Amino acid sequence: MQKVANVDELKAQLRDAGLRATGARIAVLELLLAAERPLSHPEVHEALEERGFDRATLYRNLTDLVEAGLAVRLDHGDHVWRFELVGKAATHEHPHLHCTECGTVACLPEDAVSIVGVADVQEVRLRGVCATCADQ
Amino acid sequence: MQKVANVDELKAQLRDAGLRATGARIAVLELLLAAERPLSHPEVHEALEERGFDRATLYRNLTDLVEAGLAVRLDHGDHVWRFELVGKAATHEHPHLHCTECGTVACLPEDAVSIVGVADVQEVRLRGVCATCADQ
DNA sequence: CGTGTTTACGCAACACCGTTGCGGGAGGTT
DNA sequence: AACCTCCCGCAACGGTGTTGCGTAAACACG
Repeated sequence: MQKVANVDELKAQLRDAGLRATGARIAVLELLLAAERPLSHPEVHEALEERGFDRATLYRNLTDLVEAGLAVRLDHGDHVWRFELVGKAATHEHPHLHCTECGTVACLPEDAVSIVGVADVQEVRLRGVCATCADQ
Repeated sequence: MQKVANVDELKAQLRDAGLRATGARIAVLELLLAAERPLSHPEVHEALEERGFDRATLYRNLTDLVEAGLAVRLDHGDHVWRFELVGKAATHEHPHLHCTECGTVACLPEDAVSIVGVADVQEVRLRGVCATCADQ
């Protein structure tokens, strides 16, 4: 799925999701596709405002992508929403560990955490000491 | 430590932490002590503004308590800081669940989550659907 | 390919949270 | 009681998230 999709593929992807293939949406999709990490709305705005896209438009596009199921909305604990394409990193499928010593965010294997008694778990975030710091 | 401490005990607790025992600080301390879950700054404001305390004062009191080591500052992924007394619920000792439907933060039993492969886990935060919402 | 309808865009504005400067007032100390 | 320090209340600011409204673009259909 991921690869540098051309514009026609992006258009088709949008229409399949029930969205119109507008210039702004394609630009947002391209940007998220090329991004190596989840991007915040301000970051998307900064990257695309030179092309004339409005803050509100980009905001609505991001939420549209989330509602359409193409992207997910994350918060890494710094009070900024970040958006990431669903197929991209599948952030919600494995736990994240925020190391309180070195500050990095590490991905844990999916079976590192087991949960009972919660109907639908969408995200698991741990704060603690990562393996690298613990070895020292 | 926990129990319904009287005002003198609260004053002593504040002074031991290096803070002056002012009316606003005592009120905040009492509120957090009586709270069954971490409270946000707006929640604290709403609860105490009728007694004439200012938003900025309460904000500074909360951060003061954190800096003094009496409270901790949490973020459950909804872009709102929440404050909880350290001795109160021992936030790091049991997981918290932020419900994506009703928005509340629930405390889970300590054995609801089991983790392997992490040296020192200090906090567990889940995002998902709480039992109340799942039943409906 | 023209035409009409639906949708999204751009502009503007607002609400809210977090945060800080400032002067007067209260807490604590001698 | 006097003094100094710290805190409170007021006001304001910046940034993010969000929404209303008129117009322009996208899509469907003939």
